[in-house]
Amino acid sequence: MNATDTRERILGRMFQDIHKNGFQGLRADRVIADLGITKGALYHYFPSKDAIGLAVIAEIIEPSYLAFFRSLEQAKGHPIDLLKEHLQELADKASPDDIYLGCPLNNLVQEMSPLNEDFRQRLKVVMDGMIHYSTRALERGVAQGQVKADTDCAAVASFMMAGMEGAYGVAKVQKSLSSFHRNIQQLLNYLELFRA
Amino acid sequence: MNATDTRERILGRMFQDIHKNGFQGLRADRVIADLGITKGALYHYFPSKDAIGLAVIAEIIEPSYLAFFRSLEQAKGHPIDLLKEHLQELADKASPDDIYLGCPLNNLVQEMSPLNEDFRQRLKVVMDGMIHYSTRALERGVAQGQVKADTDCAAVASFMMAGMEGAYGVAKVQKSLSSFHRNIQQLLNYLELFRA
DNA sequence: ACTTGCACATACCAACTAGTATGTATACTT
DNA sequence: AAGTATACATACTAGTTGGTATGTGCAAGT
Repeated sequence: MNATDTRERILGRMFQDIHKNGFQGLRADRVIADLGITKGALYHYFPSKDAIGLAVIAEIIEPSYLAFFRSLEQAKGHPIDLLKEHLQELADKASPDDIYLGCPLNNLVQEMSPLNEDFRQRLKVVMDGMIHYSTRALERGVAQGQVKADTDCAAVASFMMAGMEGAYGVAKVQKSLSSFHRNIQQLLNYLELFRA
Repeated sequence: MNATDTRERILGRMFQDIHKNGFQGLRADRVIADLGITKGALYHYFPSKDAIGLAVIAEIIEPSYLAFFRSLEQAKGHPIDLLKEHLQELADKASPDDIYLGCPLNNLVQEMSPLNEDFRQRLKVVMDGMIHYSTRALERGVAQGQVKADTDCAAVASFMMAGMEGAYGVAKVQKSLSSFHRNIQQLLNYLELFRA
């Protein structure tokens, strides 16, 4: 067991605990007991609870969310198809637990934005990134005649993220995977409107 | 100062504190200090912290959210216009603080659904109610030829709520009122699609 | 061999937090 | 007038929580 492993093991469990309990509900003691380590190890790697939350965002949440949207920059294919396929994949791969616990990004946004400006700014980078790359993909689509010329690409990209987050939220309170699927389907229909 | 006043004063401040800090972040001590009362008063009216949260949902959140949607049952006018006007009003009346703190219902849904089944069920009643009344309004619109005949009214109503919650979420992390307005506008455009 | 620094473990604490036990002034009932 | 219920106030506690101070085994460098 080398040092990097321990740090990542801590981060991984912290992410899980935050995902279920929220950042304020995160109990460092619970996590380290779970991992079979002690406070010495934890505070060796992280100076404070806030630092743990920020590290979870920067090292786990941001990469996993932005990976697809960054890939749009080099992707061939119709941007609307690419975006729709991504949303469809999200819906197809979602487990009941994914729905019950909700979108990790959205959870942290709702909880932490008004409480901690550092958190909000890091979360905003993720959200802005997703919207930015989607916007650019749609704009390239416009240039190539794949997307309707009068499309407000930024507005559509932004609303796509809102629709996705909202779909998670509604499904979460209803505890219903099929609710999530239905709402994603509506979002897909919406996106289709902008195909040239 | 009669008893009812005190109880409602407590509930009102609890709502505000929950709105900003979340239920887990709610500190009863902070609220009673703020109100200039003591624990004796608080625990005279509420047996536990959970009971406070549930009372806030039942007595403040639920009525304020369902009032409009219940009114749809007797409302004259085009259902799509009625729904759009409500969303527009939400956008028009939203203060920067409303956006920064987010939608109280959505906040509690994200935070509490996985943690407390009582909370989830009470919140689900609110969400289901809003969707239910919207669905019925759209269905009446179909019957009266105001809404396209092939409209999946339940799916549209559900996605309208998702879009609204999502708009709050995106605007919250971006701390941007204009983001909220843009996303609500997109939601309005979406609703317009179903006009007969 | 000796130092240095990393990767933890152990023990501890101060501050907080929900909740309780008990007292009391006032209003209302009989 | 006396008893009773209501609407609080005061004082306290047990458990939790983030964080710290200190110690230690070990590996790498010199």
